[in-house]
Amino acid sequence: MLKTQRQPPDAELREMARYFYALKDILRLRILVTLGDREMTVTELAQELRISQPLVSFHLRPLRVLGLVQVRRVGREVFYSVNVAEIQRRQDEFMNLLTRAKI
Amino acid sequence: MLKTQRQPPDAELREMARYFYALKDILRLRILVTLGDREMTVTELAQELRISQPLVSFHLRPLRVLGLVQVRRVGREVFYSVNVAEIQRRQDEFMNLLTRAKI
DNA sequence: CCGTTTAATAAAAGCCTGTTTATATATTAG
DNA sequence: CTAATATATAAACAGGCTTTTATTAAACGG
Repeated sequence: MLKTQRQPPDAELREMARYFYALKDILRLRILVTLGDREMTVTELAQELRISQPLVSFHLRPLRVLGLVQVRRVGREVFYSVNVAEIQRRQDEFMNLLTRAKI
Repeated sequence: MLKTQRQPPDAELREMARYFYALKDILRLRILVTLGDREMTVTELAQELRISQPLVSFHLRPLRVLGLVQVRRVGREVFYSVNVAEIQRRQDEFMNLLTRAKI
């Protein structure tokens, strides 16, 4: 019998699709790269990227929900920064899925 | 003066967004994982995943265009397999973008 | 309190995408 | 050459998403 790879459960693939979905947009990548420089508030991000504040909030949401960015509230300002560790973790998880040892 | 990160050119981010866009779908991830097991034809993939042949072809296209899967034609059958090296390369490229050394 | 600032959410509009169904293209068998 | 098989592409439909505009919520300053 041929060795066959265990198929990952649907939930795992769905979660991974959500991760890639959160990164599929060039605006989101710009946000991440900009935040890779330094922690910034929503308004600062909007100015730097020349887009409206609601649009920044709209794109920050999935990044925040998935834990790809970290949030720190100070007064009425909200500082965002990249969560490199969490991103690295998900990247590793993906590569493991593709190269998983055969059973 | 504060150290500031060089902003990657738009083309680079657009290409990276295309990469994530190609992976944002659970069906595409299922295709990749299934192909991670062994080389398969389009028809085999359709049967294994219980979806129509045109839908498989539709999802294979962006993966093929970006070089995430490899193609080998034999007669009228087309065998697809995962290009792990290319995927790894893009993953590394992304992490470099996020953690690029400050200037 | 009251006005101002910061960020998130809601509503509306226009656009794009995934899926199905149908068709075209290429290769093989007879 | 004709029929059959394998794959890719086209057309059409349905549903969802991004963006803008407007509003709400929360926190601060006077």
